[in-house]
Amino acid sequence: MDKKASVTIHDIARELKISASTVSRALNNNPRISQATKDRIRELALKMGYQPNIIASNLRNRKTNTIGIVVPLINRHFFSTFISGVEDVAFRAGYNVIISQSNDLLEKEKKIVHSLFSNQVDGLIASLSMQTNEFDHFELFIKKNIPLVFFDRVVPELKAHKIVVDDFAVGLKATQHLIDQGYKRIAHLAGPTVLNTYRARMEGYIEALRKNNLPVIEDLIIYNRLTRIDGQEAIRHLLSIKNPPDAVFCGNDTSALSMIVYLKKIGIKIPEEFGIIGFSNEPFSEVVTPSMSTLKQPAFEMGVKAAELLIGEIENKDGSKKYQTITMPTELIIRESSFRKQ
Amino acid sequence: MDKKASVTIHDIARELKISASTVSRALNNNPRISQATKDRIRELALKMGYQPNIIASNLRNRKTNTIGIVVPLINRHFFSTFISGVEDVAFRAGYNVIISQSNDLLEKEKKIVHSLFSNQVDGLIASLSMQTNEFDHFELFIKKNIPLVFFDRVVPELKAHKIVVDDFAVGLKATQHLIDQGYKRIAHLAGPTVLNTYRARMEGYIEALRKNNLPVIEDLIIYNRLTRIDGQEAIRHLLSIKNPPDAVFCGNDTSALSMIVYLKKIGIKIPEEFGIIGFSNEPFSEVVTPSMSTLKQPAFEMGVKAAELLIGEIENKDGSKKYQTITMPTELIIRESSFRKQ
DNA sequence: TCAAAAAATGCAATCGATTGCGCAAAAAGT
DNA sequence: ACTTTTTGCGCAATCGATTGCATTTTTTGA
Repeated sequence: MDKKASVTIHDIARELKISASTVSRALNNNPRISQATKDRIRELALKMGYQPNIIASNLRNRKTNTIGIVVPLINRHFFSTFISGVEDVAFRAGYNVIISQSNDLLEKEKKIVHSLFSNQVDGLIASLSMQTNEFDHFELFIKKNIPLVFFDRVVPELKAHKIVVDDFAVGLKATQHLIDQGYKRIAHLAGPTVLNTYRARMEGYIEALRKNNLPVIEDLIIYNRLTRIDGQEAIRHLLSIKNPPDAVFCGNDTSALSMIVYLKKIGIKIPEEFGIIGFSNEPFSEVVTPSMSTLKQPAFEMGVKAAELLIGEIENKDGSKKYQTITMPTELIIRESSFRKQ
Repeated sequence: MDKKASVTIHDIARELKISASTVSRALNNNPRISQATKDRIRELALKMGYQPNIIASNLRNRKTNTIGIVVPLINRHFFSTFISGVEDVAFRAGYNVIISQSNDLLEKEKKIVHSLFSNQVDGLIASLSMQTNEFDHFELFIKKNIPLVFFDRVVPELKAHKIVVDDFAVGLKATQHLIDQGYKRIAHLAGPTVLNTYRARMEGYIEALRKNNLPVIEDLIIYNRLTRIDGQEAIRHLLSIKNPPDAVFCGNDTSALSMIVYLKKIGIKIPEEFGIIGFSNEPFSEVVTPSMSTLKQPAFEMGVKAAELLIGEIENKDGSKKYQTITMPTELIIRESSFRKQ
């Protein structure tokens, strides 16, 4: 199909009866080439429709200007917004972004990470799959000193930058808000506490109770995977116990949503009789009736920060190895589902 | 930092006192190498932690096993789901996916497309920016015979595959549904009809009216950009005219949502007094109260199809040039906002 | 036993851009 | 006028994997 379709620096060199080195230097604006020669070369390059072969350049330079992203699932609002933030920064800095999703499967994550390594990405941004309990695939990057940034679900023990939110503070803030709204028995729907993020949220919840001299009641803390079904079962159960709660702080928006749906169905008034607050400000949280209070994670900004950190690391030649953990601010968004006081 | 960090086929060759060619052939399972030698080489490769340098391979093979995607905005549900579908297929087929977003800006789109070209992607999948009215940047690919697939917003005049939905049929189906539900004066909120997709939806709407011997009333067709504000202004206006409609078919879910919110606020009962149907099945459409009827575009499947088509084209050496336009089915999702009959 | 055929492996060029080193020409200095 | 310095450019190696065309080794056949 396309044999000699593309013109190379050699073609230009031949045409101008000069060497390819000179062409290369001219196009890279090397000061060792005179302006006159540069002009001639550039003009011809344009005329011949020269497009540099970046692959060749990458090979020689051992740099691809590409960063890899690994997320559990691309089409989840938090992740796609994060990716959008990364792309924004990467584009400005002249980097390409290769994305792949682990589908929350360890095996796929491993393959992806290896593939990105072989493709010589200059850096990697990753959020772990839910199954991930070994990290050898990431060691690959660390050993070769390739910058690595984790976000959201991070590995504490790995030498890499981390972008997180202060889940403890978030849990505290959410619970305090419910207390301020006059709720007396506040339950918590927690995710799997093997993940530090969920554990921290729970600890924040407990701390808030303590601070306000409220008792921490074991029965009011439920652990599950925060799916829609999980949320429904949890609220059902909570309403069935002897002293049921009058509010719940949910570990995510999805489970909070199903609680709202269920409470509406059985005729419990939100927020008057029961308060709900979710986590992460999914798009639907705003439009459900009643609208859902929640905590907004700055997904886009986290992507921006991750990309800045990674690219900074890539381009920072003096290997100053300080692995930062950047904690991003979260915003408490108070909507109808928990707001009953002025 | 990392000098001789990576082992190459030459390192393996030296160790085994054979040539690099043999190592290369062995690792590629070339039948010209004896099984015994292959085994020795593979074992050592594993032991030495050999990782092929794909960049070098790409250069030599003139193939990158990478496909590029250009979308207006990554964090829009339709697009991120589409991308997810592409990634799924691409991964299985051994391709990487480079994504970038045009932010609906022609200039950025041009830069991106050029960049992807220089990076020698093996194929490109694109949905146009809203500003795109010239196509030279895509000609680059066509001239070099690099496979190209458009989806959603497509360029009719370009030689490429296209993945679309039958917007005409969709408009017909949505409107017919409203008619079947007994609505008498049905309005339509249309997007910019320079985009063929919005025009076709409108034509389907008109066709449905005709088929049912209903008059087509100019005043009941509103044109705007379908934002939230636009939706609100449209419904306000529609209710103010002499013979107001009793239902609206909206060009997207966002505008339909704002109509629902507005109608609720002013106390008009949905679906009893007024019917609404949106378009594209955004996640929020299910949870808004009343839940919104809409049409589901198979975003993930479109991504799958696009990737299959593209990769098929990439790997199909006999240049059989038939540019397909694949029309994907849409599903009418009937929810509360338009359902008043059994 | 020896030539012919088959199998296994190596040599060297190639993909296209980059760069250390060196050489020649021009400019500056004495 | 002649040496020294500066400027401009080319040679050839390099990045790592691949492959057409030998060349060597082994196997087969008569």
